[in-house]
Amino acid sequence: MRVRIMEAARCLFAKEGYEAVTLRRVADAIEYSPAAIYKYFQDKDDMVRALVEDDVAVLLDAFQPALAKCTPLERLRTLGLAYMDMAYDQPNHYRLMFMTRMPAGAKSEALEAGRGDPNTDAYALYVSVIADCISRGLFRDEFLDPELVAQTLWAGLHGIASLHITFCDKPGVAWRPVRDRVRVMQDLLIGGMVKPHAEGSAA
Amino acid sequence: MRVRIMEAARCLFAKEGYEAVTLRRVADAIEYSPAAIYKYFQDKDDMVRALVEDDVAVLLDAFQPALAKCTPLERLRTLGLAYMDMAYDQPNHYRLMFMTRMPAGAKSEALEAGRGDPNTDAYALYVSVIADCISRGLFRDEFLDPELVAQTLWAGLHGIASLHITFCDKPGVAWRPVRDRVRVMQDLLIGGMVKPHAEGSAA
DNA sequence: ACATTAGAGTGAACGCCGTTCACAATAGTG
DNA sequence: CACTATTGTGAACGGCGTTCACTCTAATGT
Repeated sequence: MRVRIMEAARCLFAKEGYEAVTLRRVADAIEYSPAAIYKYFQDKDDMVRALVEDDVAVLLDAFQPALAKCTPLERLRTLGLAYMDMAYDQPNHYRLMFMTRMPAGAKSEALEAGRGDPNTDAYALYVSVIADCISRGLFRDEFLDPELVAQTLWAGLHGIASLHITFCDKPGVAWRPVRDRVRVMQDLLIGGMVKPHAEGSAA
Repeated sequence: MRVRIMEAARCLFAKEGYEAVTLRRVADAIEYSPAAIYKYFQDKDDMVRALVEDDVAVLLDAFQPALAKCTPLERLRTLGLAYMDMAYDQPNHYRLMFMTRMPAGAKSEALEAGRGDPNTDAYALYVSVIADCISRGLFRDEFLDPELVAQTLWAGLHGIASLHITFCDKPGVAWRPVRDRVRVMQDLLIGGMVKPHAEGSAA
């Protein structure tokens, strides 16, 4: 039942965006009364949090192919591309996951448990891939802090994604293709952090 | 009168965030009836747009000191710092200006007129400073497109700013100081784009 | 077989919200 | 002084999240 509700919400939401997800419309979609939802979710926030948790899991799945790459730098780069693909293909989900300030309280059991575990936490996974690069001596001496590196790379990618989502149809900005921007961003950031003689540093 | 309304809205808004800005509360603050606002603004969106336009003007003012710097690369770097200061000091305004998708219709006369003019359009200003760097031959051959460069630098800074605003209190991420992240970001992006022998390229 | 009970689901209501509209009050003009 | 345009209001509409007293149903205990 919880699943039925979330399916309806997710559909409504991917199709018409966050503002369209209203308890009453979700209730309509599953042909129940609005009050019924409160039997399965404490709150609207609670329902939305459940949606986000699912999307985070989907994102983690989308990361798996990237982890199969041979070299750590390839893994790092491909993770970035997978992240951007997700942002581009599912802008509403991306907006919900990464551009919406969640109400502080009521942390969920699932997110709380998996925090910091690369198997369930996308950020921790990213950090671990970077730490792998660093431990193999691929990065220059100024970039030996995996968190700082992760946060910088994430910020670069997130900047492209969120500007695209927010302003893609803003007139007055001659947007270059997203692919070009992603390539330039990763080339500059990763290329600037790896040692000159490391594999693929010039790519 | 328009001004009185906007003052009340801006105050309410900077203090308690976007969700707190409700027509009824604004009306309360100026001790008028909610309906009165409709004499001065077509719409709530219209009011919010007016707020954003003002904030954009403020941002442009904050850019002026940076333009007084001597070298173009200094101007570019200092513009970035001014941008980040604004995001850090006025997160609610930043959120409104750069993280909120505006309703497509009803473009305002002011924004429409000043579009592309570096004196009234912050993005155009940024592009013009970059074009100046390029025209002086400071950038490498791969980075001769001012728009692509501007969009990449903007994305890098915006990524840091928006991640900070959205997730600064998210547990599970050991955030490095914003200043460090900004410095690393600008060093990598700008440093990677300028020619090796150009002034300050290693900074 | 029947009474009891736990839970799912409902309908009506509350207090918000943005917005509209007919109307009062006020100011300005011939 | 009459007429008109503007300013502001109160009440209402529909939609929102949420609550609560209530029904109904299906399983349980004896």
